Amino acid sequence: MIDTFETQLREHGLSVTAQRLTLLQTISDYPHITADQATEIARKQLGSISRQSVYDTLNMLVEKGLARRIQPFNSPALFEDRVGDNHHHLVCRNCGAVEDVDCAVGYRPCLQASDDNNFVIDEAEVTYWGLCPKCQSKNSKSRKSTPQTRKAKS
Amino acid sequence: MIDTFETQLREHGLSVTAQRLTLLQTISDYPHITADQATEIARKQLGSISRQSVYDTLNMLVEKGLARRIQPFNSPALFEDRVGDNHHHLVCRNCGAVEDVDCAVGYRPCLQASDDNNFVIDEAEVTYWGLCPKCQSKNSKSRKSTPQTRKAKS
DNA sequence: ATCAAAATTTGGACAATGTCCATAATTTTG
DNA sequence: CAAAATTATGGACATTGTCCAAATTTTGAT
Repeated sequence: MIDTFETQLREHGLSVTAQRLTLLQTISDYPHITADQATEIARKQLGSISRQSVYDTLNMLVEKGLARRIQPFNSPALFEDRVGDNHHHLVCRNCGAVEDVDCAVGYRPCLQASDDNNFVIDEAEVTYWGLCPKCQSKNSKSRKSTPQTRKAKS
Repeated sequence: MIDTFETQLREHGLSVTAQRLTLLQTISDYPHITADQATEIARKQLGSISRQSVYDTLNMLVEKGLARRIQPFNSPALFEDRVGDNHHHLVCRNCGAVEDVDCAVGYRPCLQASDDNNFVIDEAEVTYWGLCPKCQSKNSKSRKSTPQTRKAKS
């Protein structure tokens, strides 16, 4: 697996470093991970890695199309491995849980805008908002968790 | 017009204050406005208003369904007046420009998730990503403006 | 109108997320 | 292996947003 990551980096003209390999592994192991969480996990592998390297690497992976970034409201950016299939996301308004949803169309942009305003559109990002099963049951209590609340628990 | 805003507030059991009326007017006048920009504009009307009041008010308006919040990557949250028609947005990857796009369906959620993972879905938010007409032409230069760059210009 | 209670606003501190920059370290190239 | 290029590091800093307690304003009932 690590070998595949190395190949991916080289194919994009990037130097191969332990930091990058580890982060590729990390977002592959933990879809929808934050930069902070990725830093924690990468540090267990590497001993240490700077916060800046994590941001640099994740941003670069997104730029190169090796990772995807989603940014739900009230949440730091989440990174995922799964790329190129234009899948979508289900986000819980209460607890922030994120699930993947396959795109019925499967290629980008999967939707036609009713009027493109002369934009050149390359992607239609769909976010379904609602309540996850867990938050449906404890509906009446602990609603509206703040970002802090959510973060504290993690 | 101000009168309508007053009515809207009262209907939702909210006190009527100059700050709230001004902010309702502001997001009506300037769709896709940031909290900071709204603060600037509101201050011209009111003389002064605290940053906290702006955030409180905008958050409250969103919560009550009197405003909508969108949050494109690399941009602070944007607020808009237009509510309840489940329209969508076109976002320029280069300069961050945002345009409204009507939803062909018109009511929420306008899309069916391919698998709802047992979520109760109430909205499908669609963001079309691409390049606006202006950024298509000056394609080769000034790509990838950072948030800073964008902010500086505004 | 007036007053007490409730709701709102204020300002200052603080938190979270992310970027800038110059230097050090590592990786690649020849 | 050494030079050149790329990457990583850490510390400062910017931006966006929230917490909190005190002051002010609005509301509802006389």
